[in-house]
Amino acid sequence: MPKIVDHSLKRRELARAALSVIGDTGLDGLRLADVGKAAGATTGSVTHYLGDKNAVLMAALDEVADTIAGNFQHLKGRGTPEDLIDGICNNLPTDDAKRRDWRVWIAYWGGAVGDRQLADRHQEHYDRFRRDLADHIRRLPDPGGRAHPPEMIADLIISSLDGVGTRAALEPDHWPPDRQHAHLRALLEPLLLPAKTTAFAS
Amino acid sequence: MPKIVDHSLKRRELARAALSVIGDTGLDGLRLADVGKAAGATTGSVTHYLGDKNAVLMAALDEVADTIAGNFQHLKGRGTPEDLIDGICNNLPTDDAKRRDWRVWIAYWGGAVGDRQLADRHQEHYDRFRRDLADHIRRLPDPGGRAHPPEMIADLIISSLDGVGTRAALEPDHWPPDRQHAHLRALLEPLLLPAKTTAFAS
Amino acid sequence: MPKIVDHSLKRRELARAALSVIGDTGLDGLRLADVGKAAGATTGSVTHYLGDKNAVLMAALDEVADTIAGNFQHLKGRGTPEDLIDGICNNLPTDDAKRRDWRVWIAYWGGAVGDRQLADRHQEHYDRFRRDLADHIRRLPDPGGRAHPPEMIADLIISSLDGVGTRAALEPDHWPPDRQHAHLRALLEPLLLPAKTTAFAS
Amino acid sequence: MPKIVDHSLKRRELARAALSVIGDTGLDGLRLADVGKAAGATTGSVTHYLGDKNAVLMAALDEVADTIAGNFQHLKGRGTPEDLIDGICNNLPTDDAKRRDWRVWIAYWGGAVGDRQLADRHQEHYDRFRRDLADHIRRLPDPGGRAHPPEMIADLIISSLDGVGTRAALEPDHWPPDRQHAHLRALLEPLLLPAKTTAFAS
DNA sequence: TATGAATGAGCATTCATTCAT
DNA sequence: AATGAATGAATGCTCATTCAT
Repeated sequence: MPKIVDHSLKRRELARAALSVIGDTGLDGLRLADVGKAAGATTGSVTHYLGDKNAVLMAALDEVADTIAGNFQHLKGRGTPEDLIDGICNNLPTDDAKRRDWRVWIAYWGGAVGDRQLADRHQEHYDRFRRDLADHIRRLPDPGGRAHPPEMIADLIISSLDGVGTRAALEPDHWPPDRQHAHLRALLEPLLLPAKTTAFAS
Repeated sequence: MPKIVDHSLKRRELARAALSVIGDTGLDGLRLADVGKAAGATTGSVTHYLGDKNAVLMAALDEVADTIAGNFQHLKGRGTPEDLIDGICNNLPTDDAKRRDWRVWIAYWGGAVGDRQLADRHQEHYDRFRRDLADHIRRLPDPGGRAHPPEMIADLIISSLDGVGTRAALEPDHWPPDRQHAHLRALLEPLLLPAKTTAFAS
Repeated sequence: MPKIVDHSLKRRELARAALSVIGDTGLDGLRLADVGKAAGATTGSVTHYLGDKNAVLMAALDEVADTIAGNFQHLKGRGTPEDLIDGICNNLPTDDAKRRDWRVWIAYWGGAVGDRQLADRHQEHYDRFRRDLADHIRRLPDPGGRAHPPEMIADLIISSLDGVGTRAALEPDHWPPDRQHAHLRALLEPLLLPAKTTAFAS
Repeated sequence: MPKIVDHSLKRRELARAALSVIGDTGLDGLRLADVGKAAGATTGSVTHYLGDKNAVLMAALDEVADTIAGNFQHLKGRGTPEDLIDGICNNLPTDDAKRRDWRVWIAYWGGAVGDRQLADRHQEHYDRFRRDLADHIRRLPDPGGRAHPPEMIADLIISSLDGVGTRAALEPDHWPPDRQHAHLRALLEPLLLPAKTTAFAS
């Protein structure tokens, strides 16, 4: 009687192993054999469950994207703009796990430069992020009116987060958590809070 | 006597060819043979002038970094915050040449994930960008006082530019020049202009 | 389940194939592809089991050294100086197999000239040869006393064997087995036998 | 008016440069560019005067062989067997210059393994060494008669010298000059001196 | 189902050689 | 005569992929 294996479980396990390898070696440093090793399995196992190298790459990408999207989901239900800012800041690469996810994410940007399929998938994920964020923004209490429509605010948040997170992930020694938070807040507060917090004193 | 060749000229020529290849294929898609082809030379020529593959990569990186730094230099002498914002926006991937430089730059972020040497060089370039920008900010007229010190403003500008530029470079179809400009301005104006332009109406 | 292979067996098989190639082409004429061909395997197989080219070289060296050391081991238990001389002579390149081993050994001398690692390994092997020989000499019956200590005799035997064997291996047409034996005996007998056999008649 | 160059002088100069490179890097480590560098000339110079790589190799080989043959020539005119032994010992690798020549010579043995042309040239040189030595031996005073004919003695001397010299050249740290001399004498004296000096006490 | 042995295409790299000047 | 720029053949090495078991 053959061993019964939970395919989707094994797939996620292997995808996470791939993530870990990518975080260490970069996207093109990924070797199927190393993925196997990291998961305590063999090369054959990897291709058996995930397919060829490209499929492994995609599975790993989806895995990070799910993590990120999950973080955005958690925002829901929290009410004030301050809560939203806190929630966004919570995505910054402030610990090893998040730093690894960011490194992987950045590696995928690099991969998307030379790979059409990766670029397309990348865009799908960003569309999803924006949709989720815009939904959330629409539900915020709006005392005085914001200068930009929700979708644009969502994009601005994403850009701010990407800009700060990239730098922090690539220069971890120079970007301790509080510096990251301060920077991101400095970009987000003018977008989400009343005028008193903006850059110029009245 | 043999033909005498200007080495540094030839080096830059080949580095630019490498740039063009990286922009098309990504960092790990780079083949020395393609660099040669793009420069109308042979593989042997490439290694003769630039060294091994790693050296080619570094030469290309320095080449883009110089372009970017050059753009920041051009800001100098321009006086108002508005001018500065215009100057920063001028770095966005709004035409093919700039788009290519952005793609290359992003590819290097991905490479830095798995390559210590690349990460170090990356940081050096960013230090330089920040220094140049901070110098410029210090020379701006300062009507009402800014909420953050010049170095921090510089970093915020860099993050904003990176965040918007990354997205625009990877999704060129969705980010026409004016959308890019509008987004970047939305992030920069609260940092550099008086309160009336910030997100919330009074 | 995949075919299970005896790694160490396969390694020796490939090492022997390398030996054969080196004997034909010399040390630097060695191509991994030829090793594969000689063993009925592919280049990839060779590196899979033995490692990079250097490792292949080392594996082949150890293989010859083992053969030589094995020959010295066979001397053990044989009692008289005459037996020892016969045993030593038995190492000369008097047939194709031994000639090949000698050619390989000589090629390694040449390699050691420009390669520190090879030189070190070479010395280790010689230390072992001397130790084995000296042990044997100490166990010989000793009628009249020898003029030199066992270690020195061992070194002298090695030098004699190397000197005659080198010449014979490189000029096989001029050195038939009996000529080789006569020469080596002429060097060894004064070292190991009573005076009557020395070069000068009384 | 073209510069007038002494061709044969330049050739020897370049050949000696090749020797020096071979002594450092081994036979296959030889690069034409390095030969040029070592002679303060360019690659083009090397091929211009010596021809292709093989010709360079041959020129260098002849250069060492001439040095060795020259040493054997110096024996002439010296009268006693003791003088001959001293003369032979004088060829051992006891200083840097001789050590380098030995290393080169050994490298050529290795090269001869895979190169028919090299092997032939090698044999020619050895024939010459033997002829010179045998001539000399025939002129020695011969008190009690030697056990072997002059040609054979010559070969035995060559083998002894090669055997000791090889080891000493490859393990320079373990073979100081006096150890080399003692060993070579231990092999040569029974061949050339009256019985009292042989290995066994009467 | 799962393994890991074997393959071979792909690419960087090294240098001898050529030749225009 | 002498230079050194340019070439490209040769080859080591890496891995994704395949497949027999």
